[in-house]
Amino acid sequence: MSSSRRQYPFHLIEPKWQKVWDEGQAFRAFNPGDEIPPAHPFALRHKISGKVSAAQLPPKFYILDMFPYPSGAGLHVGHPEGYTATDILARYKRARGFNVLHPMGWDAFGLPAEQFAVKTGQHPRKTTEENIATFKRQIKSLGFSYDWSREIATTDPDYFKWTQWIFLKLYNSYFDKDKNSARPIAELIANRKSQISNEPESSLRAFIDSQRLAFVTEAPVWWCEGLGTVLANEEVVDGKSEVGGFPVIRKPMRQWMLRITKYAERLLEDLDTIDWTDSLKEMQRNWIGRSEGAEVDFQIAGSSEKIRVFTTRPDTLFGATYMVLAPEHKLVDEITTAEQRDAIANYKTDVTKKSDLERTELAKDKTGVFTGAYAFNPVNQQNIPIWIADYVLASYGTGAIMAVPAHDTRDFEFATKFNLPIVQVVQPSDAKTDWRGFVGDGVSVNSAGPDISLNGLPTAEAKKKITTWLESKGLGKRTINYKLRDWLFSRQRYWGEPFPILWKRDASGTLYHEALPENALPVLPPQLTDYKPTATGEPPLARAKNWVNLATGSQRETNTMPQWAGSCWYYLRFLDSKNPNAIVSEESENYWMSGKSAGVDLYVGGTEHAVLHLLYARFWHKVLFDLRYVSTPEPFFKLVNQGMVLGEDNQKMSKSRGNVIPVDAPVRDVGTDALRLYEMFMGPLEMVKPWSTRGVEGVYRFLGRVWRLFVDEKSETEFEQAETTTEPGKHGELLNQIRLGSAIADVAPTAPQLKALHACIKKVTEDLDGLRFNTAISALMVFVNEAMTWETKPAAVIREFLILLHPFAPHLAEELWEKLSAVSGQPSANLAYSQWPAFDPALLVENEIEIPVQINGKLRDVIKVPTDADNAKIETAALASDKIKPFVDGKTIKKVIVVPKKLVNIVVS
RNA sequence: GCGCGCGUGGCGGAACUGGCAGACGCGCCGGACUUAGGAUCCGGUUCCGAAAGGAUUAGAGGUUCAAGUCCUCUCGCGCGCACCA
Repeated sequence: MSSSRRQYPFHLIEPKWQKVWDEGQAFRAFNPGDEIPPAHPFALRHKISGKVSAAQLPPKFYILDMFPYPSGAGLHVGHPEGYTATDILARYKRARGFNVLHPMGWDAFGLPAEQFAVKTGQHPRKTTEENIATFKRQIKSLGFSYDWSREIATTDPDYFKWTQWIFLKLYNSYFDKDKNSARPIAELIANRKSQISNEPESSLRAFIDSQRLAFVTEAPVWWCEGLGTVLANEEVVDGKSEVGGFPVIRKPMRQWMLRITKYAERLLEDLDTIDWTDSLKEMQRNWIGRSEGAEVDFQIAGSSEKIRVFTTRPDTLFGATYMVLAPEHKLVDEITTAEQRDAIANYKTDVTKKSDLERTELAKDKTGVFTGAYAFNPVNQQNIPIWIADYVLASYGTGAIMAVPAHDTRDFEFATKFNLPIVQVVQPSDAKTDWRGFVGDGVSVNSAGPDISLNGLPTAEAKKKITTWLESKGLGKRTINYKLRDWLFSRQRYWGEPFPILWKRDASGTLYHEALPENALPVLPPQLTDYKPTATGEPPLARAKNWVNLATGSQRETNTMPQWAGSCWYYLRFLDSKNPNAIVSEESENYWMSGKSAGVDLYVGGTEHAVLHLLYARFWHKVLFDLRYVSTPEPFFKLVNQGMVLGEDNQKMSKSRGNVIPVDAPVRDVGTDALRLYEMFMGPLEMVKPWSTRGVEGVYRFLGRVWRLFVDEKSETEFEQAETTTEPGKHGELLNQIRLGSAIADVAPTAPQLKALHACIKKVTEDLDGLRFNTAISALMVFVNEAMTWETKPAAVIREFLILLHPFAPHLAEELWEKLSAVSGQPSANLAYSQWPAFDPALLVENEIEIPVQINGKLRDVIKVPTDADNAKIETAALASDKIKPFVDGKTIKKVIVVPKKLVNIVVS
């Protein structure tokens, strides 16, 4: 293709306009208090300049892409899909008069750069900087209207200073249950001191640390040998690391955690206040995993201990025929009888040897061992055996269950295998349904004890009654459980943010942690020559002895933060990215985050971040909201997931399949405007869709037709001669030699011409508001197809068309706009800040409309009637039609349905 | 297994609240201009049929004057969760 003749001189046009935008900082977004240069197109459009207040600025629109991790491979054609959508919208919103914030930056901490450093000894910063340069060059070649003055990288000390700052806020805050909000830890300390006088320092510290939103715990964590680090729950998929696919094992280690579980309810509830897709909200809901039920205590026979279980079906308590503890449950050893001791010990060893993968893969085949102990069912004092089994998880609920084999699939399987009794306590409403293994709602049966009976009650009522009874007897209580776990926040890596934490020993020699003051930020990582994790699991930072050991005798924390830390809050830094004194100024935060749609107005990115990034970011945002650093409870008002772009073979693009299409190829062959247009023309933004080189050529031809709509065919030869010219200075000169076509004239448009234009305005405007880019482009094509047939092209009409085109194909539109302005007498104001045209419904009104006529729902004719014809006239005209008559003659007309101005259906028998 | 979403020409996809199914583009067929064209322009293109006409939105049933759109079941595909009591 590159050898064939160009449709139009995009190779001259695109560099020319990118240079103009860059040099004029055309897309700089202005904050309240910024100095707006009088010559800036934004100043001209809004007739403001100099230092302006928030009130003087037009309404804001914050449109954000999920910023990329700059990998060494560069961009393929899948990357710019979301970026193109947001750019089109950013340009559209500018034309609609908004002050648009459209920034870009780099999520630059991450494993690949570190792994490269381990292999070669090259500092990850160098790799990262090179990759950023590649990504930036490619993204810039696509002509997106980003405000590059706000560019950030999470690896920049001026940036991660504030990531560390947020960590300090988490460390120095606790969750106040009564206020349902984070509060400064200082309040808690003062409160505690007033309640308990002369509490020993270590005891006070232990209490406070148990309340901090960032805390240290020695807990079983996912250790990944292959990566030499621990991972968060969210980063472990099917017992393997999400990155690299290495096996993962449970291992107790000292780790930093964030108390996200305190926010479970708010993270769930506030989903109702934001405009995200249902599927995305559902994913978050599932991840948070709220379930209502009850905790019930079972007395252990011959012991003072009780076993507490969580159940969502307290109504089935009478059907509990045995109990199961997780193998890790703390009471297991205590209750196991002498005869069972060996069997239990062997089973526990087997379980710890199993990886999580094996534990889930073998899910179908239940295993377990009897402890020899019994407990009393609190409703009827029946003696039931206590087992251990790995189908009960230590990490959920209380780590113990009451087993109701008749009405729980897993308990049923287990009871069947080990011959445990199965007692029906729920009767399905449909008599044909077998009660064995029936898990739905029904009516309680066989559920009468000495003090309580549930018999005859529907499931919901039975639940209420038994829970109230348990509470009144002190045997249990209503409880809500969440699947969400606290967030494991430390990693044993080099290339991440160091913690602003010191470790010290008190007089008794006990180790404790202490935060560095804010003025010690940023804490920079030390210089290293060896980036490998140490064999003991100690992080690579531990190698830097001089960095770790301070003169005061204290030692630095050597873990680093996970990659999510930097991406958790970057949307806030974009508001005020160069502010050295605050994470964001109050004034800027208020201006950009407030309004009808609070927070980011539109956030576009891949579905791979449906739970991790989006849940973590919402959590941090809520903490910052509680502490009054931000003014909205949610960060992202509207969120759209773009669908993946597949290779031409309909497979996911990957190096190994060899189906990756780098962006550079289409940019070279057909230009950026054609690439942008095709990215959007492929289909709906949210949909997964395959790339097609043929399809790119189709939209490229369309842009060629747009060019020829404005420029005489003859002129083509001139840009052909310019093929070899690469000198940027010459581009404008060569383009200036190309003249507008002679058919373009400053004449009054005809009615059909205005109609074509206004139909296009209407469709493109509505489709952009609804993010339906593909159909908006087809409307532009329809207009051009028609305009090509006009002998005279009124300048006023095609001028407005260029405004409609410019968000999609900005370079071509700017070039034609400039040429047109020279002859049409219209001022040559920057197209990027032109006024979006309004469509006039009056111009779309027809004298005659076409009405389809159906007989018994089948189309038989299409008649023309005057637009103002009433239903009676339309009916008469329909029945008078020559094509209709044969169908009605000799038949009885039972009914005639006339849909006003739409359709006639004649029902005959 | 559970939850969510989706099935429309040879292909990507249109069809807002039920109201002319197949917009727009690709591909294909024919024509014009041309030394030539894989450039451009014009015409055609859901299927069967010479035509009249008939069939058609994964399949089966239902509601309705009217169903791609609403309801029920079945099949297929995609995504998410996955022993969460």
